[in-house]
Formats: sequence, C-alpha cells, structure tokens
Amino acid sequence: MSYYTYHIFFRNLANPLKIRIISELKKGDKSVNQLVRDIGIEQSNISHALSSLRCCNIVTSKIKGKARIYSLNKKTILPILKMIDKHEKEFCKECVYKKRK
Amino acid sequence: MSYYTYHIFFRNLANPLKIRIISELKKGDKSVNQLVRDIGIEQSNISHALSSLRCCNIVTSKIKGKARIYSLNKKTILPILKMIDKHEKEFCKECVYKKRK
DNA sequence: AAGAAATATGAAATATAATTCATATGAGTT
DNA sequence: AACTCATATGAATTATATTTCATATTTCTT
Repeated sequence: MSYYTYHIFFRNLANPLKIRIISELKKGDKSVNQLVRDIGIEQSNISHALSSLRCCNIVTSKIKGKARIYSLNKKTILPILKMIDKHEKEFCKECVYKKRK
Repeated sequence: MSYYTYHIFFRNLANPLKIRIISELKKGDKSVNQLVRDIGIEQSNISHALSSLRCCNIVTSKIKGKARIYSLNKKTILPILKMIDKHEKEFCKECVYKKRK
C-alpha cells in the first residue's frame, strides 16, 4: 500500500479531537449536535473532523430527519486501539511522554 | 488510555518518512547510515524521525561498533499495518484520496 | 415558499510538525 | 590525545494541519 494511504488514515488517529469523537461513538451512534454537546467543541470544528474521519471510512453516516447520525466503523477501529493499549502496557511502562498531560 | 498517548503513537504512522523507515526495517535491521543511503534522505532528518519512533518503542536500537543498529518492533507494527491494508480493501474501494499521488 | 434547525464548506488565521543546517557527542583508530 | 566516522541534538525555517468565523446547503415545519 502507498505511504500516502497510511498517512491519510493515521492522521485521523493522531488527532486528539478525532480520537475524542471516536471514543464518543464507541458508546453509540450520535448526531453532530450530540457530539457538539458531549464534547463541548464548536460545530464546524466537529464537522470538519467528521468529514476527515468519513473519508477514510473510520465513521459512516446516515440521515435521520434533519440530523445526520454518525457511527463508528467498529470492525477496524476497535481492534487497532486495543492493540495500542496492549503495546503501551507491554513496551511503554515508563515512557517519558506519558508524563505529559 | 489518554488521548495524548494515541496522538503520540499514531503521529509516527501518519508520517511518510517514518512509514518509509518502518518499511525498510521490515526487511531487516539497519544502521542510520544504511537508512540514509537506502531512503536517500539526509542524516539528521532520519535521526530525528528515528528518535520519535524510538520514543514510542516502534523501533529499538543497539550499538554495534561506531554504528547504532535499529530494529522494528514487529510484534506491534506488522499487525497494525496489516489491519489497515485489510480495512482499505474492505472499505475504501473507490475512495477519493487514493487518486492523489 | 418562507423560516428554522442541523450540518457542511471555504478561506483566513493560527498552531503544530517536519526539515534543514550547524554543531555536539560518542565510539573506535592511530 | 588527536582524528575520524557515525549518530544525535537544538534552533530556525518551512511546510502542513487544525481552528475559527462567516456563510452555504439541506431537510423539515408551518
């Protein structure tokens, strides 16, 4: 696969807001407004983030009335995040960066 | 796990040069100079990238004579990259971004 | 069809990350 | 200890990504 593809995909996971959105969508499907409320970040910002997640099929969406409901592509994303958790436990017991923030 | 941790980890995979390095190290362990030659990017640039990969334990290193030999942490990285390949085949048959570059 | 609610989009401003260049450090050699 | 080769590091520059703000679309409601 091209380096560019990885780049585009992982850029989404390298962004705290996008990870935050993913984490909200783990709990269940949500509209943009619900995400705005739950995360406390302004709407256009959330929309931009969603559009980037959508373009890699990390999330999908469907229209419901006036709203657009977003769902997480759990099949791909959950195992990847789980792997990183495992990696961290195994290899990053006392990494420096864990101390920040 | 903290959003910050994901951020730090995935930033490495969201960078074409770092992915390039990972891809070289798949083939086998290499010194900095070997990477410089094989990738054709200047030394300090490679070193900066390696330092960032090292800090997440995506690569490890050991000294051998004057050189420092880098190895890929295959246990974590190979399955993750494989997953993305699979994700792309399954969900991104005609994504727009694939047309670029 | 006019208005309102929900979301998306574009462009400018800002923040963050990558690259470059000069130089430091460290390990082997003479 | 001085020299050389290999690598690392810091700071400035440059490139890239994110945020913000204004506004456009879309769909429902009346």
